[in-house]
Amino acid sequence: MICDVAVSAPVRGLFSYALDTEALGRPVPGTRVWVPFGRGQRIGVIVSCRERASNDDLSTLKPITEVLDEVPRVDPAVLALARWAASYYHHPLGEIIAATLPTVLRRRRWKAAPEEHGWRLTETGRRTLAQDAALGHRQQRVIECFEGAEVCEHPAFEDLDFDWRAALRRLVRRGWVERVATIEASPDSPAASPVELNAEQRLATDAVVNALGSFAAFVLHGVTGSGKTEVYFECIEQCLRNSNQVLVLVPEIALTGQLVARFRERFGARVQALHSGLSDRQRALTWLDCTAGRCEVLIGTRSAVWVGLPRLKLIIVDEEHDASYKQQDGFRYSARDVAIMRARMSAVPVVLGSATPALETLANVERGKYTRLRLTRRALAQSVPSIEPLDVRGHQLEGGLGETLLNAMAAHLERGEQVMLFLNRRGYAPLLMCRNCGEPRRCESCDAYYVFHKGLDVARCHHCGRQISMRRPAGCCEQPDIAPIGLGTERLEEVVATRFPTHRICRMDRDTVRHAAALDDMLDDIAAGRVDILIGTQMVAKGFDFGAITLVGIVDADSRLYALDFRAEERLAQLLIQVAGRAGRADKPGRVLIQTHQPGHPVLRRIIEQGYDVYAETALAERAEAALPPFVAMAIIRAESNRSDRPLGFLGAVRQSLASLTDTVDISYPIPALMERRAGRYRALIVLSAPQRSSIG
DNA sequence: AGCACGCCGACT
DNA sequence: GTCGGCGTGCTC
Repeated sequence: MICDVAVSAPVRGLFSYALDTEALGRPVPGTRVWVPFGRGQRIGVIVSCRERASNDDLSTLKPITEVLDEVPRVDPAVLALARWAASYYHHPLGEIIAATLPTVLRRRRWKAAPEEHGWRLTETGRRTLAQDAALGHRQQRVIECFEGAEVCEHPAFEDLDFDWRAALRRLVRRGWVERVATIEASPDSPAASPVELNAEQRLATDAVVNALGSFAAFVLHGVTGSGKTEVYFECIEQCLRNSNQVLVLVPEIALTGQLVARFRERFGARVQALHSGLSDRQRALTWLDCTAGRCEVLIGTRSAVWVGLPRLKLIIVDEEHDASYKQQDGFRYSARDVAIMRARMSAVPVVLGSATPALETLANVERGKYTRLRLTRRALAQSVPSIEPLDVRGHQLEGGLGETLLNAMAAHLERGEQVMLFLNRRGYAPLLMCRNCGEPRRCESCDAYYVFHKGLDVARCHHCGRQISMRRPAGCCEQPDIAPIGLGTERLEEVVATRFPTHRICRMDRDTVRHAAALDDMLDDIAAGRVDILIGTQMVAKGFDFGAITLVGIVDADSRLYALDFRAEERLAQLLIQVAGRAGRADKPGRVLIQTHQPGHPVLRRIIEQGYDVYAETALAERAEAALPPFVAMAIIRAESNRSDRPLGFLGAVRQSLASLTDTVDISYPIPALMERRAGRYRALIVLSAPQRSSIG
């Protein structure tokens, strides 16, 4: 036979190999194979097979070395989805397929799904211990874990602060402890009783449930606190009755913790989560549970859209407007859009949930492609928070905070309420300037300035990761006098601590939240009222339920009003509405204060005075007027080189040759990238736009 | 992406 | 005569 194989390499197209059916059988598409490729051998996935025709010249083909799976590992639906994505996003199929596999399956040999196992004391162990045998301190501690439990699994030892594996190994070798397989009991823990749905929630649920069994796209457009999750729950419940599977996509790890907890409460062990915080082993286990049909509800971040689910019945994309659904590096794709295509290909409904749907999504509602389901009532009868712009022109700012905001903070704190400050810039100061010569310190590899991190005592480039010690002389002057300029969250924390010395502050940004565990601790502290002032980057704006925060201060809204990216304004609108949604609870109305030098800016005013829906309508009209997406299709062609003149030169030639091929596609002149030099490489791009996606697709 | 090849300048 | 830096082209 001849097999077309997708190999993980950045080359387009498939590679054909000869297959010796006598020795290797007749594998089906989705089977992983070991094939010679270039110098060495690589893993590949069979995409299609055909019988060898008489005119095939086998001498030009290399043979498949080994068939690695007895059953195809790549789900047929996912394989079809990957093939669509390769063509739609112009990315090599082999790389896409490789990315859908958990890392352990990207290797030639992997230990078959490691069975869950635990440990228990042997008879000898028990007897010896009864005689009070002398044990090392560590082994003693490990043994203590068995008190009250016949079999201990992995997590039972996790609290031990030493290498418990070594101690356990020693105990096993002495014959006191033995390994036992634990068949995962997965008790269907008593499901929390469903909440009574209101009329709107009922209507939305019925619409989705009635659509089960065929493709349909719904936009669950519900204001914050309107109970979208309850609608998800009810729809999922209906699917699970027939032991089907449901895929739930969420924006990023930060969110999964809280949401998974709620799902577990309701659906018990049938729920599993998949995100980057898990170990490779744990990811592989969950992945295998899904493809084998053992997991019924999969909650995951964008990569979960590629997990095989043979009995998939429903897809939910929560916070569908969120930018983290878009993968920006390497294989650029939108997990939301892939999810919609997956739903279409699998003939299942997809629900896009958001309080602030993306403009593309709303355009699809208007075109009649998606059905909008509205939730307008806040389930817990919270009052709608007030949003006010604060004119800071000509005001003395204390570390970025104006007197009005400081006074409001003091008032809310006085009443024992929680306050949140939003500043989308981490680090201490975004600029380090020499006071002698006025020279800011620039990154040597990027068109960017070093950001000062006071706690780490380094200056760091946020674009390439390069960092320099603060003790190194600046090189600009004989005696450089380096001063931090501008405001980041780290400095804001310092300023707030000086102004409110007795209050407890929590800073939440990528520098303080390195692991999911750190975030969970912070969320616990906030929920339990152990934090008075929360300071954060956009991380805090993403759907957490913070509970008691009644005042939200947006330290600086201006940078986003003047960004060059045509989607910046939309993101500002979504951010403001999302942040406002965090403020207030049933008994205490929330307040959102936005510091700006442009209090009269029409976008800001529209969002504040008329809300997101009106904003979106106007913004869509403006997009249509300006011939921007979603009214045209756009593509970019990017080029990069370590020589400054080459990207622009190359793209100029590309433009020339493309222009002669088409008159329906508008092709821009080559423009330098927003940050032309990054990590030592020069970058440029041309933008193609056309009325129809098909003309540039 | 990795890897080999080939060209060129610099060195023992 | 040989080493290594990097630009180019190929992978069934």
